[in-house]
Amino acid sequence: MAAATADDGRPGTKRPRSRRGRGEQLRQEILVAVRRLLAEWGAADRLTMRAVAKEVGISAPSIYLHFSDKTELLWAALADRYEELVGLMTAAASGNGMDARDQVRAMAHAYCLFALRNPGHYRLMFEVDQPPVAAPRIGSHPARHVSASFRTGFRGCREAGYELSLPVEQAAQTLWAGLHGMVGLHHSLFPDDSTEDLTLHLASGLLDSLVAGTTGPAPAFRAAPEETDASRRISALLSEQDPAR
Amino acid sequence: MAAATADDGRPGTKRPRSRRGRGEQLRQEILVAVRRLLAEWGAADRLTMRAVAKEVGISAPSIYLHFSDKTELLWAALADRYEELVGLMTAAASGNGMDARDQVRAMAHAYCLFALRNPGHYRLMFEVDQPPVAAPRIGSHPARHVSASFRTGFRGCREAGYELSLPVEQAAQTLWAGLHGMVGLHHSLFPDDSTEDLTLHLASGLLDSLVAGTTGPAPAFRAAPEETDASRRISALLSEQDPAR
DNA sequence: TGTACATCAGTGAACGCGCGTTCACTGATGTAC
DNA sequence: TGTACATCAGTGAACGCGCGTTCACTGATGTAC
Repeated sequence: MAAATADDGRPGTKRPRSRRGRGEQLRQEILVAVRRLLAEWGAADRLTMRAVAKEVGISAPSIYLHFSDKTELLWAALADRYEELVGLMTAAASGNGMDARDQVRAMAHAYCLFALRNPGHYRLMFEVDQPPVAAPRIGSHPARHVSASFRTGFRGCREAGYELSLPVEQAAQTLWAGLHGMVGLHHSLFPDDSTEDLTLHLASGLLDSLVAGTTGPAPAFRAAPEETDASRRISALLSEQDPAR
Repeated sequence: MAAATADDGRPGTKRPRSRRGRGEQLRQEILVAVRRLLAEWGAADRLTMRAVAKEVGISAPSIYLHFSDKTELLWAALADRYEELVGLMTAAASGNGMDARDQVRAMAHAYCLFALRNPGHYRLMFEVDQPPVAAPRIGSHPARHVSASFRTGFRGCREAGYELSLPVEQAAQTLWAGLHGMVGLHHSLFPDDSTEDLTLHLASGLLDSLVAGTTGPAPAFRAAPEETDASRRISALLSEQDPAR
C-alpha cells in the first residue's frame, strides 16, 4: 500500500475533527470501522475499543461520545446485519428461471457465503453469549428471521410438488443447523483456505437430502450416490490422514 | 449443600500437601478440576488458572509445577476426550438388536448428548482457535476420529442395503456438520433449558433424510412427512414469536 | 464590524481490574552418616 | 538411635500487560450583543 492516501478511516490516519453540528457523522464512521474489523479478522475478542478507535483514527474515549458502552456499540453494528443476511438470501432466491428447490438452494448458498466471508460478524450473530452482545429477548432473537426464510422456501417446495423428507418446520431447522455446522467446522478446521465451494457442495447435498424430487415422476430416480469429482475432492480433503479408514 | 464434607477438591477446601514422592498426584487432580469446571459452566473464557487452582484447593503457581503453561494444561485435559467421545459413540452403537441405521442413529445421539452435557469441553474441542488450545496439525486433528466413525456407520448402512442420499464420505460429513450445528444452535439459543430430546429428534430426522430406507422394498414408502407430536413441539419451540409466519 | 462567550468535538492520562506467569521463599519429609 | 542436610511440594507477593471506562482538559467554532 502507498504511504498516505487520503481516503477515510485508514488505520494510522488521524481523522480531521467534524465540523460543528456534524458530530453524528463520527457515529457512522465508528460503525463502519467495527464492521470492517469484523470482516477482516474473524476473532471477535481482538475487537477492542482501542482497536476500533485506531481504525477510525480517533482516541478511544471518543467512542463514548456516541455509544454508552461496548455492548451497545457491537449491537448497533450488528443489528441490521440480520436483515441484510435475509435480504441477501431473498435476493439470491429471486432470480427468475429458478424452481422452488433451486430457490432454497440459492438461499442456502447465500447464507454460507455470508458466513464464510464475514466470519467475525457471523460468529457474533449466531454464536452468541461469549461476548456480551446481549441479544434482546430470546424468543425474538433476530436469527429467527433466517429460519423463517427457509421455512417459506420449503413450503414453496412442497407446494411445487417436491417431496420433503421432513415436515416443513423441521426441514427448515435442519437445513439451518446443517449450514451453521458446516460453516462452523469450516471456520474451525480450515480457518485459512478458500475452499468455499466445498461448503457450498455440502450445503447442496444436504438440501437434496431434504427435498428429494417431485412427487410426480416417482422419487426413485434419485441418482445412485456415485463418487463424483466434487465428492472425491471432499473425500480427499476430509479424510486426509484419517484414522480408521 | 452441607458445609464441610471432606470429599476431594471442593472449591474452598484447602488441599493437604501430597506426601513426598506423590507429587504426580496433584497433576491428576488439576486435570480433574479442569474437566469439572468445563462441565459446569460452558464458557471457556472463565476457565482461568486462578479458577482452576481454587477448584483444586491450591495456589495458582502450583499448577506450573506440572504444566508449563495454560495451553499445555488445556490440551492435556482435552486430549483423551476425543477418544472418549468416539468410545461413547461406539458403545452406543454396539447394543445388539440394532440394524445398521439404528447404529448410526445411536452414534448420533451419543454425540449430541456428549455435546449438550459437556458444553465447555465440546466448545473447546470443536470450536477451536479462540482459546489457544493449539490443535497439533490440522490434518491429524483428533476431531477426525468422529467423522471416521460416522463414515464407518454409513458404510455399514450401505452394505446392509440402505439407500443413502449421498456418497458415504459426504453423508458422514453432512451428518457431523448437522449435529454440530444443532448442538451449536442449542447452546446459543437455548443456553439454559433441557430440551435435549428436541436436539435428538432433529438429529434423527437428519439421519433419516440421509439414509432413506432399504433398497429392497422400494424407497417410495417413506412416510409422508406429517405433523407428529414431536414436530409440533418443535414448531412451537422454534417458531415462537417468529416473523413472517 | 468586533468581541466575549457558550458549546461542540474530541483528547491524554489515568483508574481499577483480572489475567498468565515469575520469583524468592518456606516448611515438612525422607535420607546419609 | 540421633542429627544435619538435601530435596520435595508448595506458597505469597508481585510483575507486566491489555482491557473497558472515567475524568478533567483543550481548542476550534458558531452566536449574541
